[in-house]
Order: sequence, then C-alpha cells, then structure tokens
Amino acid sequence: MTATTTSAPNAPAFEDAHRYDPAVIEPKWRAAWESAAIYRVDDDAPGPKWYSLTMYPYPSGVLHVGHWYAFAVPDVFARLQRMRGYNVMFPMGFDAFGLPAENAAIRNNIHPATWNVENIAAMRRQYDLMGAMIDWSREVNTSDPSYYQWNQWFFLRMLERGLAYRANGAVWWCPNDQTVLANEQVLEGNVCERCGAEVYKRDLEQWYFRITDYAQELLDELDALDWPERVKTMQRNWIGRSEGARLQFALETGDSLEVFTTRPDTVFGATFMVIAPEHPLVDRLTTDEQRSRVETYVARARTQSDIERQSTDEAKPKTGAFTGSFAINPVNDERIPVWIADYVLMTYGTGAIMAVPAHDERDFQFARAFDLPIRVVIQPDDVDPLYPATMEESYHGPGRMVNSGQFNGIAVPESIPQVIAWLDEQGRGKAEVIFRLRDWLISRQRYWGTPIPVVYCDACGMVPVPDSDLPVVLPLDAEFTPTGQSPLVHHAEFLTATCPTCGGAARRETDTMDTFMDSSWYWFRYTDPQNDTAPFDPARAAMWTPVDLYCGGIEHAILHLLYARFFTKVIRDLGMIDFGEPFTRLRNQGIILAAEGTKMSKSRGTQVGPDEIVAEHGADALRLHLMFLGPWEQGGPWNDRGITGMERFIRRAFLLVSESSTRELTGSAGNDTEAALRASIHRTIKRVTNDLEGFHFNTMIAALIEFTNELMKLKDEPVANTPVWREAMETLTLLMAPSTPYVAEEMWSRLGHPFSVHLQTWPVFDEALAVVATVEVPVQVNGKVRDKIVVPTGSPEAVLLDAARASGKVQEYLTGKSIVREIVVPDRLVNIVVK
RNA sequence: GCGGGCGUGGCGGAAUGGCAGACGCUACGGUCUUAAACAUCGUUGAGGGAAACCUCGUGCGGGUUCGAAUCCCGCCGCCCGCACCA
Repeated sequence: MTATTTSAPNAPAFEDAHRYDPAVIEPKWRAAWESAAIYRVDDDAPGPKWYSLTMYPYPSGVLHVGHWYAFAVPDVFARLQRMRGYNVMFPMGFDAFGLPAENAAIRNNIHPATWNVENIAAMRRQYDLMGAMIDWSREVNTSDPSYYQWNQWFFLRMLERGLAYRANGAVWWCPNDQTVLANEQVLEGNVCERCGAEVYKRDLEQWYFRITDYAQELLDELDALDWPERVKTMQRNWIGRSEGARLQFALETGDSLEVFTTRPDTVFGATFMVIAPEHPLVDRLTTDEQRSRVETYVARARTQSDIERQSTDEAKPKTGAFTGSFAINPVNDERIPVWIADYVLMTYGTGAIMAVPAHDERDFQFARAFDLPIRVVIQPDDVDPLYPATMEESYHGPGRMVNSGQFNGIAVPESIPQVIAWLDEQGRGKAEVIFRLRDWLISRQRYWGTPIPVVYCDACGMVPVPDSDLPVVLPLDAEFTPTGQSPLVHHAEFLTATCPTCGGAARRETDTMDTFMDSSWYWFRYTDPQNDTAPFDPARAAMWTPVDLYCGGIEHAILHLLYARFFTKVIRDLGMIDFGEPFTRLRNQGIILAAEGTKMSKSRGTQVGPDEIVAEHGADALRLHLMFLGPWEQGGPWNDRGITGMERFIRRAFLLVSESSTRELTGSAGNDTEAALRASIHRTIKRVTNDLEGFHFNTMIAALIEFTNELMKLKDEPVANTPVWREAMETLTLLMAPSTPYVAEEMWSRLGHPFSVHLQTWPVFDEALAVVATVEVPVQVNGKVRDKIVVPTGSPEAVLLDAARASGKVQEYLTGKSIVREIVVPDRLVNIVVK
C-alpha cells in the first residue's frame, strides 16, 4: 500500500490514474458483462442474423494457448459483426463423449461423467477469462441425455429411410480380449496393443450410415462453398469419383465376374484377370491343384495390416497366386487366366479387375513378375510404336486403338464412349460412375457414447426403440474398466428389454455410436438448446442456419466436415430445413506448436496455459499477441517474447485516451493539421476494417499500432486539444473493442460514455476524408530510385514529370544521356529510362 | 510416386508487378529515476564512405518487363495431404 500512495516527488499524482492495470479492469468488466447479460443472444433482436461458429472442444481438462488461438480470434470477428449491426450467435459447447474421456477416466479411476463435469467447469472459467462473447445459456454437452436422445431420434429416422443399416464388415479381432480393435490399435507384426496376442480380420456385424447415397451431391456442392481450396480438394479426393464402365466376364465355372474400369477402350488388351484375396468367388474359382498355394496366399494377405498391404514402396514386388480358372474376354472370346493378388482391393469397385498390362502400371508389373502376356491396344501417334517384349513401362498417353477389331484407328479419348456404347448394345457392360467414399461405420464397442436405440427379439428380430421410449439412457453405473468386452454387455438391467412389437423378452443393442455423430448436427441444437420435443424447432433453425462462418482446425477437413454436410442433407430430406450445406464460409486456423516446434503435449510438459500469462500481462495482451504472431491460417511455434510489445501498445492507447478525457477539447489547430489527423483516422478505419474482413489479424494490429504511435507524437501538439482529437480517441477505442474487449470498455468509460462499448456501432470510413493532401513519390532513373518528390495527391502526369525532371539529383543522372521513355504511375512512381 | 503450399534481416513477419524489410520482438546507445521497474527518444539487412551518398541484397540458375520478393521456365530445400482407387 505504501508503495502506491507515496509517489515519487516529481511524478504528478494523476499519472497513477492513467496507469493501465489489467488485473483491476479485467475482472471488473467481466462481472459487468455478466450481470448486464450483454452477450445473451435474442432471436428477436434487430438486424440481420450472423451465425459465427467455432468447432467445439473436447473437455480434455485445462485450456492451452492453442485453444485461445482457435477461439479468441473468431471472437474478434464475431464482435466486429455485432458492432456492424448483425444479430450475432456465437455459441459454445463440449464434445463430451468418446474415447479420450473413457481412457482418461480409466487412467484416473474416475467416472467419465465426473471427469467431464470437472473439466468443463475449469474450461468454462478459462473461456470467460479470455473475454469471449459466449452466451452460456445455449451451452451444449453431448454426453447429456437431453442432447444424445436426439442422436437416437436421428438414428431412428435414418433407419426408417434405409439410411442406417447393419452389415458385415471385416474388422480386426483380438481373440484374447474378445473385442474388435481400431486399425491404430494393431501394432507391427499384427499383435494387439493391449495384450500382445496375434490378431486377425473377422467379419462382424456393424452399423453403417449410407453416406454414399449422397456422394454425388457432396461432390457437386463443394464448388459453391467459400472454403479453403485445400479442404475442398481433400474432400474431392476422399469422395473420389471415377467414370468408367462395368463389364461382365463369363467364367468357365458358369459364374460371371464383374469388373469396373475407367478404360473400357483397352478391354481388347485384357490378358488376365485379378481378384482380391477376400473376393467371394475365390473358393469356387480355385482348382484342386492350385488350392494349397491359393490358401497360403489368402491367409497371408488376411493377416497383413492395411498399412503394410497398401504401402507403395517402389521396391515392393507384386505378389499373387493363380486360381487355375479362366474367364472369357467378352469382346474377343479369348480365354484368360484369373489370378488372386493383394493389389486388388475388395473395398473398391467390384473387388476384381481386368488386367491390361500394356496400359496399366500395376498390371504391367504383375505381368512381368509372373510372365503373363502383354498386348498393346493403344499405339501412340508420331512416336516409335510399342512392342510388348521391349516395353519398360505401361503406356498411358494419347494414341489410336489397335488390335481391337472394328475399333482400330479410333483415337483416345473418343474411344471410351464408343466402346461403352457398343458394350451396352451387346449387353456386356454399361457406363458406370463409382466413388471411393464408403459408407460410414458408426457402431463402436465402447462404453462412453450414445446407445444405439434398437433391441433384438427372438421372435421379431431387430426392432427399433419407439420415439416415446427415448432416450435410451446410458447407465452411469456400468463397469467400464476394460474386460475385453463391450461394457454394456455385462449390465443386466440395461441389457434386458421388452420387445416393442410383441412385448416379449428382448436384448438391447450394446454398441454405442461414433462420437462424430454428436458433432454432425450440434450447431442446430444451439439454436434451440432446451427443446425437449424435437432436436430443434425448424423455425429457429431457419432463422439462424446455415452457419455464416465456421472456424476450426484443418485436422477436421475430411471426417467431421463431410459427416456434417451429409447430416445436413439428411435433415433437409427430413423436411426440417430447406438447404443442404451447413457452413457457408470456412476458415482454418493454424496450429500453435510448443516453443521447440513440436506439438504441445501435456505429458511432455510443453503445454502453455493462459492463466499465468493473463496474470502477468492481461487477457487483452494475450489476445493481441496470438493474433500478431503471424497469419492466423499459419499457426507456428509459441513464444512469449513479443507479448511485451502488445502490452506497450495497450498501455499507450490507454494513456492517450485516459489523459485526454480530462482535457477540454475545444481548441483549434488549423484546417490542414486537423484534416491530416482526420485523414489518418479514416485511413486507419479502412485498414482495420478490411484486414478484419480478410482475416488478416496481424496487419490489423499493425494498423492500430501505427495509428497509436502517430497519436503519441501529436499528443502534446495543439491538435490534441481539438474536437478532431476526441474523434481520434473514440475511433481508436471502437476499433480496439473487438480485439481487446476489456481495455476498450475501460477506455470507453473514461471517455465519459455509458456502458457498453460492445453495444456501439462500428465506425465507417469516408474515402474522401481519408485522402492525404500530399504524397511523396519516388523518382527512378533506369529503375533505381534517385530522388523523391512531394506533390499534391492526384497530380496529373505532366506535373509529376516536371517535378521529377526539375530534381537536381535526377538531373545528374540525365546529363549526357537521352531520354528513351518516361513512365508515370500517379501518386506512386516516376521512372525515366535513359540511354 | 501424385496433388497442394512455402522459402524475405538476429527472430515473428509486411509488401502479390511500382521506394523490400511495414508492425512488433531482440540488441545497443541516450533521457527520466537515488536505484530499479515503467516510460520515453534514437540506431539496428550486408559492404564501402568523415559525410552527402554509393553498391549489393527476398533459396539457387535463367527469362519476360521501363520496373520482379511478386509473373514464366529449370533446379535445391522444407512442410502438408493422398497413396496399388482399377
């Protein structure tokens, strides 16, 4: 106490009053915002709606600065929109189901529900600390039955429409733990990460969503979205559309083997066929003398992990086995052998291919490895013809069809539709489009997720739980520590059910839903979070959605964003909304790394939390620092070196406003001086506004700092006692409000305005007022700057040229030379070319 | 292998055809202070020069242009995505 009251002899007492102290002002305004509920979102508030969404976090514990990076920056944008007159929704929730909570709970011997409650409380406090504009009354917690019952409701709607189905799928199985494993849980050598037992692929019944029904639409509608090109490309590749044809090859066994090809025009060059080791016809096609070889090969393929099998190491040779059977090429009735090889995937196309070694790289390698015939059916124009014996690689370029009967001479690519038309006519094939995208496997043999709302009755089979019985509540008293089996299997009370159809005894489904289910529609729930009769009221969704701006990490470029798009289309088809794309505009922030450039890690202790930094520098300074690190999309290693610069800036801005608020600002300083300051005000408004709109937060702050530095130079000049100065102070405060909400509120209050700066209107720049009276223009001779001239803004070319030629320094470089050309860019540059 | 992105001072970065290095950090020097902190003023790409200034300089090599960090061609390096997709 004594230290602050005893000020230094010649330090005026008022200086203490102008001291910036975030430890005092931040809690003060945080409390004021809360008690005035200024961030409460009202559906009926005036102004067009703006839905600003940020990917909700996992309740993993405490926040680190990366969370602030992801959340405080969109908060700045949401605040801008609000000041610009929009009715802004900026909600918050927690993605509370899933493996991390379950694993952490097991590790810490605490129930995942308890773990979540504790974490959410801690995180909520830290989000408030950053001064984010969150309306907590709309908070969503996906592990709450009031939320996940609607997952179940959507599931039932999908089941009714055939969009949800059960099917067998090959999944990794650990015979010791008696459980399926994720691909990531299978270690090298195909052993279980938990018990070390050897694992294998097993066909198990799983639940799927028919996302492939929407493949074409998911692809087409990407084009119109204002999303990063990178994300759109990743989704396009993931969906993986291929145009081609489906062909039937007759087999000598009497079966028909279907293949898909993008090059039906090379069918005359098919000299053998290959089917995947998992193909259903393997057994029937294998002859007795080949059986032992085939069985060995298939068994080996089965135990290989996907990673090994799909690796494309150049060195990795093609492997395979001959079935002993032959197929008939439908175009020329040739008898060609059928092989089995793991380079053909059961999960793509039909799981079988016609091999055209002359024109497919993989088929070529296989043919060379097993000494199978190669036939050229496309010959390049104007280049040496291809000969099977001497080819070193397959040929994919342009050319004309050869060895292809009536098609000889037809050029690629017109060859493709012509061959398809003929195949169709002959009933041997037809045009087809296939996708790489597979249906979404949504069932998990895990505890901490939404129970799948169906029961199994001995009499009626699988029966959906009626809507009136929802939610199917996840029992909190289940034994969830790992026993190798789905925990709900051992929960008698949960397991026992009554069949809704016949009233007989039934067994409940014990699988839970993939957590991505929760995040596939959560933003609709924010529009109507308390609704207990529907997931949301369509009228409220119509008011708020689609989301205008969605911010989040690039790591969700495919899965979450694809599922969310799929779900939106399903919800549209249920008649609840009338659009199919959830997020109009998407922006990805970069990742904040640890100082060493590695990922921030809790276990390695490289995580940096916001609390200490806020205590030392204030939340406003941390917000600015994160924005100023570089382009938001870029991310980068964390460092706290620059934060002092942000603190200095805030202190100066605060000092300027605070000091001038005690002065009478009725003086005058001459028209030119006042106009110059006003021009500076308007140029700053323009820069800050444009930079914010373009997500250039780092340069936005640079503009604010430059403006403040300029004002610092003027603060003891006469202009600092004029009404324009007051304008400068108010503009600075308003422009800072989105980025530094706390100190801006304090500045606004010191300027004598009523609470709150965050309810004010964003300043608008006037292009005419932003114009400066004179500009300095560089004068070049042969592209090198030799002098600078000062001319009135907007001077015509002739004036610039005269001034340039009149410069003594320029003259020196002109003497003895002749002028070849003169280039004038008004207000920018003069270049005199001499020889 | 295919696709995308990036390469600028001691550091983070700015400038997307027109004065390279805005803005910030760091470092050094000055002012204020009994001192420190805070603040404040100045210098801070390299080389040369007493100075005015001059020369060089945006990964490397070429090109287009009056003019290139920016556009084009060829390399080198780093990062990200996909990866036997028929």
